[in-house]
Order: sequence, then C-alpha cells, then structure tokens
Amino acid sequence: MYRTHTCGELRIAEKGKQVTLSGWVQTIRKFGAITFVDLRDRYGVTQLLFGENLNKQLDENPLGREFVLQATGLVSERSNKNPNLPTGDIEINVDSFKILNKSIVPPFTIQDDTDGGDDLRMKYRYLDLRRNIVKKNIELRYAVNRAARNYLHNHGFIDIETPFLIKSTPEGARDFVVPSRMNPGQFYALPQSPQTFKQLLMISGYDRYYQIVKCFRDEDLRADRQPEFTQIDCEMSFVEQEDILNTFEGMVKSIFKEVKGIDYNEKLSRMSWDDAMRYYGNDKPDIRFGMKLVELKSLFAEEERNVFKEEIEASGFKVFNDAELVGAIAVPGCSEYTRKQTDELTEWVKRPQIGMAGLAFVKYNNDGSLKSSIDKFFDENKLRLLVEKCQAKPGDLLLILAGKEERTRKALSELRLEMGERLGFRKADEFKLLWVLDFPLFEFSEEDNRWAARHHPFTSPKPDQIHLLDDPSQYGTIKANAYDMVLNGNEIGGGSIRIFQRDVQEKMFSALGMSKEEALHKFGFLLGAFEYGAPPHGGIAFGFDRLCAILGGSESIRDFIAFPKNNAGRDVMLDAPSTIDDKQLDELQIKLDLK
RNA sequence: GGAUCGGUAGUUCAGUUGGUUAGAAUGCUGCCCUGUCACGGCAGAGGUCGCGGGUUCGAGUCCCGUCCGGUCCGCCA
Repeated sequence: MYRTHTCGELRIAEKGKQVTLSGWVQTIRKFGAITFVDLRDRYGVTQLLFGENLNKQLDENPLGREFVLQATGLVSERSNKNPNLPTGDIEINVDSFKILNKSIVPPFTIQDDTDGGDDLRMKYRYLDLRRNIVKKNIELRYAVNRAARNYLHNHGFIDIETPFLIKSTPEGARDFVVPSRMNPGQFYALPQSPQTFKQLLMISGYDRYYQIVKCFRDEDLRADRQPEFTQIDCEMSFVEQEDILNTFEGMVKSIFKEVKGIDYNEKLSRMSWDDAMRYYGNDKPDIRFGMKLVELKSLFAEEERNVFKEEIEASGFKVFNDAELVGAIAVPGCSEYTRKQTDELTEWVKRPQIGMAGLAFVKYNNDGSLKSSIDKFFDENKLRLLVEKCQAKPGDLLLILAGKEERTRKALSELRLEMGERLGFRKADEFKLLWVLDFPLFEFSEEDNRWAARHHPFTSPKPDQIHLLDDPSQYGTIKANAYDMVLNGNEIGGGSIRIFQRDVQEKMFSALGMSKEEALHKFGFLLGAFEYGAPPHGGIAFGFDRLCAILGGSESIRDFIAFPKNNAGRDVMLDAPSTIDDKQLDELQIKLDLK
C-alpha cells in the first residue's frame, strides 16, 4: 500500500496513529542530526521528521526536490506548530521511507511565487500544474463545470455529444480543417460551435440540450482567446427570449453560489445594445463603475465650429472641426493632474492601437474654477456648458476626444476602461452581470462589401421586423432577438432566438449574399429539417474558459486550461503543430507546395 | 498582415555615455548546525550576453537582419 492518508488530511486528532504517506518532496531542511521534509500531494503538505536513526540511510539515499517519496511513521504533535499550514499541528515521525522515484532538478521552483517565466512554465507545464496556484485554477474550473452541470441537469437539460468532424462553412471564423484519407481531396472542418447540431436536436424533440464542449476557431490568439476553447452550449425549444434570460441568469447565479459562495440576488441589469454603445462605446460594458460617455457634438453648433475653424486648424487641434463625434468622460478626482500626466494621457490616446489625433481636457477644480487645454477656443461659459452636460463634479477631469465616429467611440471606451483601471474601479473581487439586448441583426462588412450576420445567420430578427428582410435598404435597422451576458466588461455568453421557418432562413441567407444553390449546398440539411416540424427555439453559449478566468480573478484564460497554446497557437510542450511524414501525406494524397 | 515590449548564470533580473576580469538574488554542489517551515552560517561551481552581419581601436550596450516569447490592433458569425 502506497499510502494510508493524503498529505492534506492529518490533524492532531490522528496523533499516535501509524500512517504511510506518498508524495513529492517540496523542501528539505537539514539540521545536523535531524531533517525536515515537506511532502506534497494534490491535497496539501505534511511535514516529515527524519530523526538521527535515519541519518545513515539518508546519506546513502539522498533526497532531492520533487523526488517521489513514501514514508511511514507516527503522527506526532509538533513542538513548534505552524499556523499557516492546515496540517501544521502535526508531523510524521518517520521510521521508514522509500524513494519511489528520483527527479532531476526542476527548471523552476514549484512554489506559488515561482521563479519561472511563462515560456518555461508552458514548456514544463506538467511541473507548472504541480504548483498550488495553478492547481487551484484547475480545481475552480472543475467546480464551475460541476455547478453548470448540476443546474442544467436539475432543469431538465440533457448532455448530447455532437461530432467534431463536420463540414466547413466559411461563414464567420476561419475553420480548422482535417483531411479525409478515405475521401481524397476532401476535408472535414472542426466545429466553431455545435450550432446547427443543437438546432437539429431541437427539431428532433430534445427540447433542452446542453454540452460542455470544445470549439475550434483558426484565428489569432489573445490572452483571453485560444484556438480550441470550451463552451457551455445550450438550446431550448418552445421558449421566448425572456425564458432563456431567466433560465441562464439562474445558471450563472447558481455558479456564483456554488463556486464563489456569492449570493447574486438582484436581477441582472439589462441594457439595449444602442444604449451600451451610446453610454459605454462598447457592446460589453463594464458597469462596475460610471464615467459614462457623454456626446458633446450638439454643443458645437455648426456656426460656432466655423468661427473657430481657422484657429483650431492652426493649433493642430482640427479634429473638433469636422469630427463626426465629439465625446467626453468625466474622470472623478483627477482635476489635479499635472501637465506631465495629461501629456502622458495624450500620448496614450495617440498610440496606434487607439489612434486618436489628440486629447482635450477640462479640469473642473475643487474651487469651482475651470482650466482647460482649449481655453483659447472656448470662453468660460462654453466650458461651463461642457461641464454641465457631463454632469461633472468639482474635482473631475473631463477628457474629450473627437474624430471619426467609430474610432472615437472605441477610443472613448478604451480610455474609460483605462482610467477605471488606473483609479482602481475594476476590482477583481467585484462581480457585475449585465444582459445586453436587441443587437443589430446585420453589420456591413466593408471587406466583403455585403451585409454580414452580427451574431450568426440563424439568428431571428425581431418578429415585427421579419418583413424588413425583403428590403435591403432596411438591413441596418433590423434588430435581432439576440442577447449577450456580460460580466465585468467581458462577454461571457451570447445567444439568440433562432429562425425556425425555412422561408425566413432562406431570406436570411439571401440577405447575406448567398445564392439559393449555395445555401442549399452549405445548409440544405438544416433547411430540409425546418420543413419537418421545427419548433420555435433559441439558445445560448457561454465561454467556459473565460468565465473561469474571471471567477478566478484573472485576465488570462491560459492558467485555467491544463495544456494551453501560446500566442502563436503553438503547444510549446509538445512542439505542435509539426510537419508530418511523407508516408502520412501520401496516404492523404496531399502534396505540399509551401510558398 | 501590423504595432509594441522583452531575450544576459538552471531561474528571475541589474548592467550608467560603447571601455579592465559581465554582477545580484534565488536555485544547485560541498561542509557546519537537534525544532525548522522563505531555516541559518561558510565555501564553491555555474555565462556562445538568442542567432547572423555591420559600425568601431574596442559592442551585452549602437545599426541592419533574423529567430523566440509577452501584450495589443486587424481578425475572432
């Protein structure tokens, strides 16, 4: 028997028991005649005491860090207790031990505050996973998984697996493809989501489906984006949007309760997509703090802008002149910013990623006076108007951006988040959930010069707007029965009520610039299925990795995935992807012609 | 496709204006130590300064290229 107990469970109550533990050597502390060893396993750390009688044996079989050790001895009360350790009242007075396996010196220390860099940790991920801090994340992930499953099971959902080798439909993200040996020249695609399968399951009558499932997208990575990631994928029949919102509000609250012990009692806030864009410049607002965007253009009436035109252009601040959007945020308590600080913010918005031409500011000083970077263009009355419009308070710093609508909105949003971050308004232990509703059905793709589905092509328009699908000039105004759940400024879930009638779906495909033949070729199976009694249905999918990361207080999902890819999509441990043998290529009848 | 930061001891990093033998901490090895738990003390080993080229009397330091890693933009229905 390798062990009678784990390294995390022994307490003073077990004093006097003869036990055997197995685990990894965390640290060795040698004191001449006696030696302390901290033995670690998944469950914790227990101190082993090697007395004088074992010195000879230790000399012959020296221990090292990360050796796998089995030790038998008596549970003893420590003379010096360690209150920082759950097992800190006891130690094992070892009378025999056995080295089960040796270890070479690990490339980084297996500790919470490891000295290892990311690169190295990923290369030796199996060692990194031994670290308590990473183990906690992996355990948290399982807790979220379990909480979701429990909730969904208790609400009548069943888990049905859907295939991974499916058909490529180049709509949306780029597909990962897999060559078919038995069908030379043909390829499977890995699913970006089980979307069409879960809709087919609704048609089959499995009216509550879920799956915690891998999805694949061949797009560039980010700290919160991996090429293979996991979704909590759900679909329901005979439901309206309200049913789905309530059901999954419940699921997320249940996850909060079970995983974090948080009672999220209030009903989730709801915001229209229009309002999200207007007040936050963003379809996933972080509502842990205010600093809403204020549109100021109305204050710069045409004639007044013209009055200042020349001066403004001469000053280099011409953006006010022909700006599509002039917007501001009132940053609380920053009116005392120095020139250096405002200059730094100006540089910040000028970075290519933000791409603004400049930044104007108004300091609303605590004594009520105003000081701005645009004093020479605007008299005090005008500045007062700005301040009032922003509902600023003394002590606030107004930051004003102007330019092209989309870019400026985005920049204001980024600036708001940045200032929120700098001022400590984005606390990792505060959680604010939000539904964003009424997304536009389409967005125009400049690249393809056509309308594209904002969510996906199976999303239903608002029922009273379905007729607008017949009028391309109205595409921009159609709203969808689509919804996102947002947690602290992150989209954690999104879904929609689906189209379930063949003619509507055909119109949708046509609106997306797909010919009838093309639609049949790509989605004939779905169109056909719609003709056999498809029920009204809708669903949602949650980004499982991202949800775990946020609950774990991290921006990066990599620490919540046991074996993640790096930012070039490589697994640095396996060194994958890699080339394959000529034999494999031959079998697939594939010839490489690399450019 | 683009921007940006980084690459120096096993590891994390410092290295001034280009100037003698490239440092610190930690880890590692050895010795000492009977109550540590970030043990302590003494001694020691450990370097292709990512790689290639260039400028220079002289390059870790400057320039060009390249590779690797982090972050971001584009992209991600």
